[in-house]
Amino acid sequence: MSYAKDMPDLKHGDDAAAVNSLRSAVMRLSRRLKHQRVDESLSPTEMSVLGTLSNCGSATPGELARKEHVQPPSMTRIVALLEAKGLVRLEPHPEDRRQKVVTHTEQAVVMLEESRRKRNAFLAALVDGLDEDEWAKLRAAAPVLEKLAHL
Amino acid sequence: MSYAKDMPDLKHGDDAAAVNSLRSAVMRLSRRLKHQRVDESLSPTEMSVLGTLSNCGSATPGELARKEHVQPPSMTRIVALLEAKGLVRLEPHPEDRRQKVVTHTEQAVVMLEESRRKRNAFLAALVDGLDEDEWAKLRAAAPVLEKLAHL
DNA sequence: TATTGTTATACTCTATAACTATA
DNA sequence: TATAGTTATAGAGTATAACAATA
Repeated sequence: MSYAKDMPDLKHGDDAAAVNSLRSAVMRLSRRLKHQRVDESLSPTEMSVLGTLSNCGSATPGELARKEHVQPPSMTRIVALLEAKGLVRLEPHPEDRRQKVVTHTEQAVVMLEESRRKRNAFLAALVDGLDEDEWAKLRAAAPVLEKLAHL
Repeated sequence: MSYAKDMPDLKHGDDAAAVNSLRSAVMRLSRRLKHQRVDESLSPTEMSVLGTLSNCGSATPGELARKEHVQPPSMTRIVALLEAKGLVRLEPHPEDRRQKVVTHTEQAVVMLEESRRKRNAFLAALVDGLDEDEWAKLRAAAPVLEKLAHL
């Protein structure tokens, strides 16, 4: 069955079933992952912010809010919590005194490294229930999902 | 860089980087999808429950809680909300008087059908930013992600 | 005694609106 | 006047603990 008639003129408009399947799976999987806290005291978004800082080096609260798709006041709270835990450091912006610069601490690096094993253990165990072909498909799709999340 | 040394003896143990990428992407994407409510009055889990019922036909609250990876009291609340909106019907279990049977109504079918276009519009627009090859990879991975969410 | 579902309650995360400080 | 960030407040969603009814 095709939903092509319902779709605007999109390249992949006739793949509505796949789109539905994708949405449902991502939502359910995320609910399970949410419970697999590396560190019980860190929320998924806090972890994600640390991951982002680990990649980017540093960022302003506003940049982080946009990257994580969260409102500025929420990011204020998240950054404050991370700072209280000694995982990020806040410094004045060199050019604009309204802004601040958030950087992750060495403690965050250690924590991220240390917790990677635990985090991977859960996901790897889940992924281990797949056969070689399924895992290959997932591995190929991972970067595309990342792109989609950023689009 | 390889994390193989950190992994237990799993089939796909040496793909920790892909696992990390997958986790991060799923979490971020889910946060965006959460905001794309089909019907403003329905939460993602409520939508997911209706989807499940649309597939399975009917289920007990306990079964739904397990399927949606939610605690029983949460499912009680969700089912009550759906019932108040006329989207599910609760009937006594034919064999076990402790249990109940939840079924989605005709109104839910209409709603699901009607809202598919809106839901797909957002996702399809997002997916439309991908090229043919990327979308093919995602399409191939969708069923695997579903399996993973259920594992 | 174990299980299904519910009630009562509290917590976490996020949002909106209003405010301050700087540009 | 516009922008970055914060404070105060409210709301949504979920969890845990204690309870009721049935097996």
